[in-house]
Amino acid sequence: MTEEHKLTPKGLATRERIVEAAAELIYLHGVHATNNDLVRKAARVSGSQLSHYFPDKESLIRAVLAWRADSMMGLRETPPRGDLDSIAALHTWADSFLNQETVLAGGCSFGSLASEVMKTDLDVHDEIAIGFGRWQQQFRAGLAAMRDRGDLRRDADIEYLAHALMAAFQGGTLLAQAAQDTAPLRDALYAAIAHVESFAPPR
Amino acid sequence: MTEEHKLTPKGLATRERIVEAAAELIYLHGVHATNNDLVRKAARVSGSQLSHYFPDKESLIRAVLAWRADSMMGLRETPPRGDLDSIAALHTWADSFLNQETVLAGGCSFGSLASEVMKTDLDVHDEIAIGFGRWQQQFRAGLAAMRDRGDLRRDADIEYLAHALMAAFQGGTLLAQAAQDTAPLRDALYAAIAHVESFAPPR
DNA sequence: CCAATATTGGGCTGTCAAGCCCATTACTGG
DNA sequence: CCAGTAATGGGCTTGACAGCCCAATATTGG
Repeated sequence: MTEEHKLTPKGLATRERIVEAAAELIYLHGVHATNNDLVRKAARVSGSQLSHYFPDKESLIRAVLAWRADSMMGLRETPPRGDLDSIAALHTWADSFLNQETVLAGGCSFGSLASEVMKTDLDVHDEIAIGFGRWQQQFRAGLAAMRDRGDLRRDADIEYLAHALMAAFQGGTLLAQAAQDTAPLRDALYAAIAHVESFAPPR
Repeated sequence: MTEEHKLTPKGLATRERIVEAAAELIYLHGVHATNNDLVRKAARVSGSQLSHYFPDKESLIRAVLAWRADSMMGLRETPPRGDLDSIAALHTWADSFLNQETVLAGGCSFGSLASEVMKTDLDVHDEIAIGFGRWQQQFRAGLAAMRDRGDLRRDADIEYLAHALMAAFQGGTLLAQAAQDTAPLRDALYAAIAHVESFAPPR
């Protein structure tokens, strides 16, 4: 995240345009099929601008990962996504993915990219760990709030449940993408949420 | 799967050697980083042999997908993996992944490859759908056996539970790979299995 | 206003990988 | 034994893409 150039607002806008265009292209067609030229045309910039803001492809991918991590947190939405601190909120969160065909096209905007670049020799591990870590934190915060409020038993393992929810989403989107059908994602998410619910205190 | 050449046993062995070497390289470094030369050296074949058995890279990837699908089913193991028709069997299946560092290196041998090639323009969708379909069938068969035996309630939704198990594994391996820690995979699998168990009839 | 610095343009080149070619050797079936 | 076919060897061409270069223009800060 250390910038070697001072960026004016105009430069920032150009940089943002590049990242957004690259993120969209990579999401739809993967890193490998997204070449310099496609990014240039989509972002309406010239060759040297890519070199200027991103000396190599790896730095661009890192920027896209960071950008996608923010999207996943809802930081880019207006208004910002609310907390996931109730079963109803989790269901709302889940359902928000089931009625958009975007998931079928490219899976999870962060996870599918992470999966693709993780096993290459690109130095992107930090960005991936940070992205998943911040995402997990959102679930942990919501689950902890539920536990503190009494919606979950005191001995409910927050991290365990957060892992289950995250994995259900990541795996569900992959299966949905493969089957071109949201049913696997729906089933996985509902199962994970039901499992969270099973830790509700007896009434 | 239609062969345009008649293959002698020797040819079949060479072909198998190529597929296995390519599968290993792709698993570790991804499709993009696995070039012709690396496959040639690993399989100890010459350039024309690749062209002979696999006219282009896409056909090789298709073969690797089919090969990985067989591995996932345990068809390549001796003895073949048993049925997943009890909670104990599911736990044994889950634990078999948690003590091997292979998962941390490359995720699911089939799913990570599927995720990588799915959004490219390669014509591999059939192989992916077939691979996941056969895998799902194994879970469905095991769950149906449990239901028929009375280990699960009669109204337990077999497909729903199969989706939950598969997604937990796929998502769990991805998170484990990212974190370089099997904990997310363990949590996801245990949660999914516990959810299956919650459909046991009251006793 | 003016220097320093940021931003932009577009061409160019080295690298690398996929797939092709022609020839040679091994094997099979009758 | 001997055609016909399969298997092998290695070089080569073509194309694509990442990164680089030399400029020119715009903007900022003092």
